[in-house]
Amino acid sequence: MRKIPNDKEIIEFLKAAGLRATRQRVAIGQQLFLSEDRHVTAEQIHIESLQLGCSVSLATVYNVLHRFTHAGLLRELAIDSGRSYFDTNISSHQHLYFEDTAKLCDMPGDNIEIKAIPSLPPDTAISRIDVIIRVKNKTNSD
Amino acid sequence: MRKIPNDKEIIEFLKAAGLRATRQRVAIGQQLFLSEDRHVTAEQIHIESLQLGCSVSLATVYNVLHRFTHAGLLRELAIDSGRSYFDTNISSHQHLYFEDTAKLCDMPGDNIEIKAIPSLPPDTAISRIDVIIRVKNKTNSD
DNA sequence: GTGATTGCAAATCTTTTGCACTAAA
DNA sequence: TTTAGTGCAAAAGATTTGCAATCAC
Repeated sequence: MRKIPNDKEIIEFLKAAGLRATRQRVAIGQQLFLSEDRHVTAEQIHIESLQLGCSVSLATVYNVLHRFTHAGLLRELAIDSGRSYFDTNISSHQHLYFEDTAKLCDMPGDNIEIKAIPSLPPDTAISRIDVIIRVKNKTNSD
Repeated sequence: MRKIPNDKEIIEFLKAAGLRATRQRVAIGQQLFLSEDRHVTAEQIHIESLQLGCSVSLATVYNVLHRFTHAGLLRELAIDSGRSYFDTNISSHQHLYFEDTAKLCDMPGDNIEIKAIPSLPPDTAISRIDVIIRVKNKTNSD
């Protein structure tokens, strides 16, 4: 397997999150955390890993993405039934989803205001609020 | 098959939407449109249909729900990757999703305000804005 | 060494598809 | 009668699972 730079950084990062720094996790961590925020699917990461020369099974990609999510390093988004997206930006923010291309991106700024929260049943609390602005081509009649 | 009341109403309703009033569509239409707003999955409607004495195949349930959606009678929601919900309330509104029970309901009132829409690429327009308030049990650490 | 992690293949679950059959208009 | 709609079974995709092999610590 090819030597990818910045191993050290990622290894420290994973350990700080309480995760064992396996070869596969380090490689996926580099794909996710060394550049700007990303919105990826498991399939994407799998293909990308193989292209980068890191052999990982798809099952392990799912495993790693879910562990990263539980460790608070990723957020899983339901945008499209039938496919999960994982977002490396875990701060509170909103999304822009291009229906024609299935591309997802962060929305610049904080343009949504919650005026009032409805009263919730006892012992329940808000886990999070998802806002997705769905965009499509004007000429596309779908 | 059992005779269900209000056939006429639903038949007119479907025809007004440009849909042929087949036995299966009438039965599913009754489940969806004769009571208060509902949030259902295909599986739910399938089981419910069989319980009501209307034999429908699951493939037809999907077919019908999608046709209803294209005809503007339903809205399809991505709440949970891996399962589609269909909402009979097609007006602009927000959702409350109980993560522990996978129950979805409309949010009373209009508590979200969009302060500013980001500038979009040319020839694209907002299709819709989904807001989902995710709620979970306080004692549940998931 | 020991327990966590991985790989693989099979299983599961939701949704879609192809095609012959049926029914609405 | 004509064409849309249905049923079934099989296919397709995404994700999960079980278990033996492997690796991090």
